[in-house]
Amino acid sequence: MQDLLEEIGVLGLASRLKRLSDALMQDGVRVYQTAGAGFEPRWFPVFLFLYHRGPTAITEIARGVGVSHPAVNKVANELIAARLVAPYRDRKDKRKRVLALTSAGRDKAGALEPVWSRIETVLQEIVDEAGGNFPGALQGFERSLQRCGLHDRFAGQR
Amino acid sequence: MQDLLEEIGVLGLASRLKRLSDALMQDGVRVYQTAGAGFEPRWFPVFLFLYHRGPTAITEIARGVGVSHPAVNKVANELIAARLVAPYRDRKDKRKRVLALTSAGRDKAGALEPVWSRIETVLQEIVDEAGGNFPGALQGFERSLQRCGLHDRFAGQR
DNA sequence: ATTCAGTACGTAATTAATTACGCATATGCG
DNA sequence: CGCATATGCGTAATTAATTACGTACTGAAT
Repeated sequence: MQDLLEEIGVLGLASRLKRLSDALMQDGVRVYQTAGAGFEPRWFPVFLFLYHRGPTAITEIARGVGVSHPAVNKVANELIAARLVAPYRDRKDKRKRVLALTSAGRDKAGALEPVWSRIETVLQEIVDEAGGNFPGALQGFERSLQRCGLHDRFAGQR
Repeated sequence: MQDLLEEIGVLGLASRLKRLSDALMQDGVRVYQTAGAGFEPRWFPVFLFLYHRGPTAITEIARGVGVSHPAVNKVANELIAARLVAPYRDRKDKRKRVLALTSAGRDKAGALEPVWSRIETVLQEIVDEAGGNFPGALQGFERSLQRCGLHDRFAGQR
């Protein structure tokens, strides 16, 4: 039997994206487990942000990775419990809780590099096998949505 | 500042898909609200399945739409509470709880057609604006993943 | 110095999805 | 026929994310 959500065209896009992303995240958990990495896929955006951009406060990370600040706060506390990240108060603005990788965090990042590299290889393999330049198409879709979201377009606002 | 997840290439794909799908689902809630449709985006796959394929039991719907059966059960109970769907026991196999649209459910489907049509138009607009045939690329990606999932590929199994 | 608007963070409540488990019913094999 | 195994469904527990709200602090204008 053919997949209904594919059958109906673009109308099924959102549901298909949800299904796909849920499946990928679940597989991600298992990947890190079999790699013995001691790492969760949902930590990835925050962790990588700190790794690449250096110490940053909660809200700014939230803006940077595109989720709500409570979500970042939650991940942050898990990363802190895992000793990969340490928080400190900003000198200038004491409301800000700045997060930074610990040395253990940097070590973890180093240890994860080969895992990430393998994931990258595998994903690239899937992308190649699929044809149609999925990453490029995705980027276009994201940008288009960013310019004007689904709801605003639906409601007829430009 | 450039988006970090885009910057790093395919490695960020899963996180970007999650971010995108979450955003779309949230917008979907608002779209149905402003349309006054009395409908939830997460009902869509199950509801559409019943609409297109006719009466079906819980587990078979779950397989058909690609989620767990408790998830279908939950949605089913909401649809039943909304009087859009009615359950009955299969004559032959009394374990099965078969779901079917009520006449109110079919009316709702009819009332939703123009909303879905507008959503389709808007999504097509986004797809066109984006270029790169996103739906086609997505389909290829889904098929490729279906052939062999991320974890199996990572673990080196064919 | 004080007040007010805005920002940052933390927590609570809500919503959704999964896995795990248990019970009822089917099915197949000796 | 009867028992073992498999299947279908429902519920419980867990996990994650959001929105909403409260508190603390900053900085500017009086």
